[in-house]
Amino acid sequence: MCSDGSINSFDFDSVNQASRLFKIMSNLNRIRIIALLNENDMTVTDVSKQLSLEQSAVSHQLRLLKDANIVASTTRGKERIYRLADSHIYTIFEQALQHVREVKLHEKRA
Amino acid sequence: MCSDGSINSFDFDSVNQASRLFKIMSNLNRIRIIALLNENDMTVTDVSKQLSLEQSAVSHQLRLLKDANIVASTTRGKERIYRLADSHIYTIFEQALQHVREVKLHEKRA
DNA sequence: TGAATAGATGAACATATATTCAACTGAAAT
DNA sequence: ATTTCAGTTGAATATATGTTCATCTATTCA
Repeated sequence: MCSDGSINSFDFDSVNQASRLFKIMSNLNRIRIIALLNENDMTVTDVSKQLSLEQSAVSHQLRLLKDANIVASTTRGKERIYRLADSHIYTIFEQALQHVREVKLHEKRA
Repeated sequence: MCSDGSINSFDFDSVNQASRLFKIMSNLNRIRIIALLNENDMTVTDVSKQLSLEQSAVSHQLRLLKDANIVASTTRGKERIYRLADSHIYTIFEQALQHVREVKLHEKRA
């Protein structure tokens, strides 16, 4: 499949990065945060209210998302406004959603 | 964004399913198994040799993948041959890979 | 300056996950 | 029938992850 004839043609680093990306998306609250920020930039408090999560929990998750370069923030006064830094990840989420729904349809038919 | 005016327009069940799907993909060895089975159907032993993993570890992971309807198996004699039951998941993996590589290119430029 | 507000952080805890080991099942070959 | 081979399973362990709580910093406003 690749020049050296081995079957697994992927460079380890890319696959590893991909798995980190999936890890980010594997948590429900993180997905919800991403989905929310995809609609509007907002503060930590806004997110925590919208999703009924503790402010601290949101802050912790936002840090993970920031470390993964998925969100970025701007400080304004004592607020910090978060936004999606990388909308690609949202696209991947949408594709997964689409997939899930297709599977669901399939199951209903069968 | 949706009929009831709330921002988060997703049905909970779909998002939940999506997160489960990402959870599956978030493990390096599972991705490697999926990538391998995408190339060829093969036995547990084959997989464990190809990836230098313990047979038992592979078996455990295959069970998770089977429970998630991502692989299926056929018994032949004392062997069990595994195959991808759902190639969509591989597509999602490829998209993530592509994404990761684009990001990498971006970083090199910056 | 001091109180109030927004957010970040670290420790502690609970839970989830992955791997290993040993024991098991079931089929094939002797 | 017993040995061997392929795979599964459950328990144990180690590690990762997510949430909460208390505390801390920084900014605004009185």
